Amino acid sequence: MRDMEAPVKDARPRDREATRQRLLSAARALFAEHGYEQVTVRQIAAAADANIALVGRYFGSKAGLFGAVLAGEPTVLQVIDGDPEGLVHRLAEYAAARMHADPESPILRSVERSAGDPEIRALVRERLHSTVVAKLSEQLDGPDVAARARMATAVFLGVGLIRRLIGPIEATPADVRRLTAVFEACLAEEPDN
Amino acid sequence: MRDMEAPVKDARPRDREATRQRLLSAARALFAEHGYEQVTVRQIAAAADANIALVGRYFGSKAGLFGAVLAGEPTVLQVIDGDPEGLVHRLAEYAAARMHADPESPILRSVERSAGDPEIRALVRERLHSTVVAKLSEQLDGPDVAARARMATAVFLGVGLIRRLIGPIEATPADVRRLTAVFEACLAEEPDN
DNA sequence: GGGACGAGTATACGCTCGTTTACTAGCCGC
DNA sequence: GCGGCTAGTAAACGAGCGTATACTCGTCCC
Repeated sequence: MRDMEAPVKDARPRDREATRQRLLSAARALFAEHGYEQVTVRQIAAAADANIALVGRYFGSKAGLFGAVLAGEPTVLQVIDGDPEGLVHRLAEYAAARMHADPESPILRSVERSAGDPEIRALVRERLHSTVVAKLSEQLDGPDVAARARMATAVFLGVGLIRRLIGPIEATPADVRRLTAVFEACLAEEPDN
Repeated sequence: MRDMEAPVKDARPRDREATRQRLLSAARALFAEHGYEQVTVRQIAAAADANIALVGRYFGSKAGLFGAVLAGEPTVLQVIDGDPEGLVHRLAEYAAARMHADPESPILRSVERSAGDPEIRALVRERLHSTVVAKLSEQLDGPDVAARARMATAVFLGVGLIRRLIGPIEATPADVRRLTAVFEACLAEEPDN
């Protein structure tokens, strides 16, 4: 009973694609939670149990990795698609969920935190527009479609931001009703007041 | 006509308080525009035309300087005080102004950008609560006062964030009307839907 | 007028960052 | 079985950061 095949640290098969995916998903989680600038490539590599240099090799740079994360996201929020009838309610439910903890939407999360580098900002802006604002606009009729979609998006961002700042908030049924009214006001063709 | 009293670089009188104020106002402008982490003490010192070491001497540290900036702000947003009747409209006007460019409110601006350091986050959170959420709550009646104030604050944050991301937006009269409706929905005692 | 206090300065320290380079070692075709 | 391609590694680089130290020099009191 010697140490034949007793590798305490089990060797992982050398698999380029698998390693790439580990880095990608580690980066997705960390960027989503903390934002671009707050996450270091060393953290990402450690979380992915990979070597630092592989970030450079597989994605060119930290910014490249971030771009790959954004590009790999599902292109549409599930909540936006579907019948326009229940849209505002779905939006409200989703925003309420965001008050407590972020559902899986790294794009929105990234926006709240990633700001400094202009290159990164451009990436995020493009992505936010194409996946949220544009998709939301498609569901709307009437004038000022872009402005209305943008305002609803702003509410999403604000809710996420305040949660991140003051901590998780338990969304009550009254909160959901209020959010529904808020999104209705955001998306209304002509505000009534 | 020799170089008697011809100092090309005019000497500034040595004035501790004046220098402190220059640093403070330079820091206020830079933090507000770019957020805490994106601004270096070297930038602040350069903008204030002062030496780097003076930041440490007068404020202890970069975080101390940031705290001084927050503390030096007028404690209440003008828009919140006043008759509760026109509150939502004043909020809407203010938010609309934020869509185009930030009015003087470093607190809100800081929130959008300053996230990483827990110490800084605590500072911002405390300040945001005492100057915005709490003050707004005072103007409200009925249940869920804090939740309603928080939601209105979230809209502020979101509007500022999206402006910072996609650039200045010209707020139309329709935007103002929409924002008024949004704030009404945020602050309503019981949402009607 | 001379000395001391303090505003302002120059510079360096220690650290962390993203990135790069030179190397090691596993696998596959021959 | 072995040479070469390549996934993976270790270490270092240069830059930038916040901060600390040792200094210069203007100003004011005696």
